[in-house]
Amino acid sequence: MDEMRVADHKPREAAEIFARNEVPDTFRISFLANLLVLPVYDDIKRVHGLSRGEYLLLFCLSSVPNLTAQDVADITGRPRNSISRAVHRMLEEGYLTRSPDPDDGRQALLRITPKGRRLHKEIVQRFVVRQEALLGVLSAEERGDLDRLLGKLIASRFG
Amino acid sequence: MDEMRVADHKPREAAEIFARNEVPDTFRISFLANLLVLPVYDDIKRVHGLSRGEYLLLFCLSSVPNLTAQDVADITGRPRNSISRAVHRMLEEGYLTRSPDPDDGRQALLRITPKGRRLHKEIVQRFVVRQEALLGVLSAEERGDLDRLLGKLIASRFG
DNA sequence: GGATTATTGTTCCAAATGGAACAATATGTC
DNA sequence: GACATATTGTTCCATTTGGAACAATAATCC
Repeated sequence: MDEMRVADHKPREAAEIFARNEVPDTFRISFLANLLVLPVYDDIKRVHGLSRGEYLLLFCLSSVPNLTAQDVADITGRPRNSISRAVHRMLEEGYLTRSPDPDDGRQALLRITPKGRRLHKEIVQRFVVRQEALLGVLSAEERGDLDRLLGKLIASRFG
Repeated sequence: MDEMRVADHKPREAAEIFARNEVPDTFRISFLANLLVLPVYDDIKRVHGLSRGEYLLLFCLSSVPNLTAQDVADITGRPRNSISRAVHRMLEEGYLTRSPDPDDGRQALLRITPKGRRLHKEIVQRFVVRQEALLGVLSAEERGDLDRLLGKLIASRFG
């Protein structure tokens, strides 16, 4: 049910699938998610040479300082070894730093660098534009509803 | 922004990321999508040996008869060669059939077999259970709102 | 406090993935 | 109708991916 992108052109009769399946909410949420992010990831790869996982790492660190690799794995759902690779790559590029956690010798704290933050600021704009292009069809009230619904759904996992 | 799963345990302080980012709607939708589908895909892989792409193909064909490989690529957003591989694998397993399109010699029409449909019915139940577990926290009215919002968002791409 | 179990981050390696080029067929142009 | 262009599905191949095993450290148990 994941990975439902869609070309920016419309699949013809195939659009029936939105109505005719057993889990229309799951399907549409998944489809919408792909609509929101996949084209942007393609751009990021093409323009900045960052893979999805690499940018996701930057994104996490730009929002929350001092995450461990495991935190990022939890947030992004990617396996730890993928995060490990991304961390090394981004360290080499100077987008983040790593320092041993004084309280736990197993883990290391990751932080975004000014260079990393500059790159993030440039990139995240693409997501903003994409988000508004897609969600812009909603009225202000509907936008509020969406926010409330998402808040409740997420909170139910983390309340 | 994609690929935000989350372990079924909660990332601690890292939950701040939901509020502190530039595209909270995109982030939460993407996160929610992963929450809905990723654990189920893991199960499907483990129990039935089907990859995400393979099951997605089955799912598409279970909802809409007579799709071409290109249709499935459009719906799922995966590259055509991935679909091609999945089609061959699923043909071998007897989950679908393929017949040349009489009107267009380039393409072939794919159809699910009874065996494929039986497998789908068994698998899709996992998505239903997962969806209700997550969306069940919404009231009936909120559930209606969600349905309406998703409908509007999707329709804006396919109206 | 020593032994057992759990957690973090890494390496290894087999498998999945996706871009690019391709042959075959369709469509459009003149 | 010939020629150029587009589309479908496939193969090739380099890259990415993620599971499993591992060493190092921490937490738990007695």
